[in-house]
Amino acid sequence: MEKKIPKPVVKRLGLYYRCLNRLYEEGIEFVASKDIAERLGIKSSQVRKDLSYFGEFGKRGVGYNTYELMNSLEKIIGVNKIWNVVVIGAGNIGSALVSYEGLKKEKFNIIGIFDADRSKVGKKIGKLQIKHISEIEEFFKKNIVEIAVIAVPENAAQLVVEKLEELGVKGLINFAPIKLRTKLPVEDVDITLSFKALSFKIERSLK
Amino acid sequence: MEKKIPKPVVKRLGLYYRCLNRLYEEGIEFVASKDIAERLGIKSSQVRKDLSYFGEFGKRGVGYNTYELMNSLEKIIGVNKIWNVVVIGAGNIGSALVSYEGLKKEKFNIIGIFDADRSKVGKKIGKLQIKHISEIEEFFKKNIVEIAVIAVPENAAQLVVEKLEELGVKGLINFAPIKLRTKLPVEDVDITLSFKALSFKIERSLK
DNA sequence: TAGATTGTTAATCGATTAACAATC
DNA sequence: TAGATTGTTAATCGATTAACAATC
Repeated sequence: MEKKIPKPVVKRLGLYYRCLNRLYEEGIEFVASKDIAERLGIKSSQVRKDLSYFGEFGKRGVGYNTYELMNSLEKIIGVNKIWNVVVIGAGNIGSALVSYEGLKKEKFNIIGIFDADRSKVGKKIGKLQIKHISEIEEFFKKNIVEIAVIAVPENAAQLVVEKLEELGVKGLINFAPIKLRTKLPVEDVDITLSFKALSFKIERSLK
Repeated sequence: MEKKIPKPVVKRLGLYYRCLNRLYEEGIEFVASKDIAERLGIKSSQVRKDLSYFGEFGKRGVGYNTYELMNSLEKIIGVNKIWNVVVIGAGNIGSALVSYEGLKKEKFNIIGIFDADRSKVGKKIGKLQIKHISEIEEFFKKNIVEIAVIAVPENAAQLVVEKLEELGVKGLINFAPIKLRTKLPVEDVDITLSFKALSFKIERSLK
């Protein structure tokens, strides 16, 4: 239990969770590591090994109870509760995130969006009104915010991060194309990198 | 040159390219692997090893010519030319992509967006008008399309993929939360997975 | 019981890193 | 020349996989 979890395992946890959700929706009561592996295009021993970092969830000869494993994964990942999220930057990416239903469905609840551009302030995106970045301290006094999304231009990102650290945010999703200097956990997202990787693969016809 | 490129290297190529662009903008003429590594938070020997898969780009005792390495990377990745892209699905994600400037800047040029919902057809996103999915064959006859973005609901994704394969697309960016069955190169993008990985890290305070 | 599938070990495979001769 | 930094090898580290005893 106190073992270090390999990075690739962390990435796969979300995939397992998603898969278990599907299986549950499909009304499948028990599932073997082999079935999960097949759906995900990986090896069954990898599924079992990955899960073994967190406990014993299966029954030999039977497999895993879909509902129970789904719930266990939910707790392991931490999506058994609602996370409060703010978005910094109301540009294309920030705005799109706010109206993205997928996030709320997964219990990531965007409760505020901020921008430095006063001409954007007051405008509504769905039910949320864009606030000026100077209002952020006030906002953090009134709300518990665990996660912040950095969706500001590259040159503003580091400053924003330092502010958010001060305010007590617990983790960051970073859309700015730079490496953030911070002690907080960060997940970097860069869609152009995916396009570039695809470009490379097409060129080499490597899959 | 005919060696197999490790997957992690493919992911880092885009980071190197981005870094070289910055260095070039900053007017830095020569750069050492140590400098690149520092900016990216990796080891200098990794930078050199990664580059060595594609040739010899540096001068011992001196480093790399920023401009030349940038250009070499451009060719290696395949972003030395414009890629034509269509987006399938004009929902939240598809629409956001079309108005996203970052893609065009990186030479990924979205030339069409399609949806199955007739009530959306004809609406404009930026300069692009949403077309009905039934018009896609016609569109492919008139245009060269290399990349397609799958931004349709999960249950429609596989069918769309088969259609696109038929039409001769060369690669896919997949936003649908399923594993696509295809022989084409695919890059999967799932933002909720990034949020889940962050959730896990916060819970374990593991970075 | 016989068949199935787990959890875990050990072997294999692959990626990262340190180290250094080559050389600018 | 002396100092710096490459490209590459070999050692290390980490992740995946096969295999199998345990057991439902």
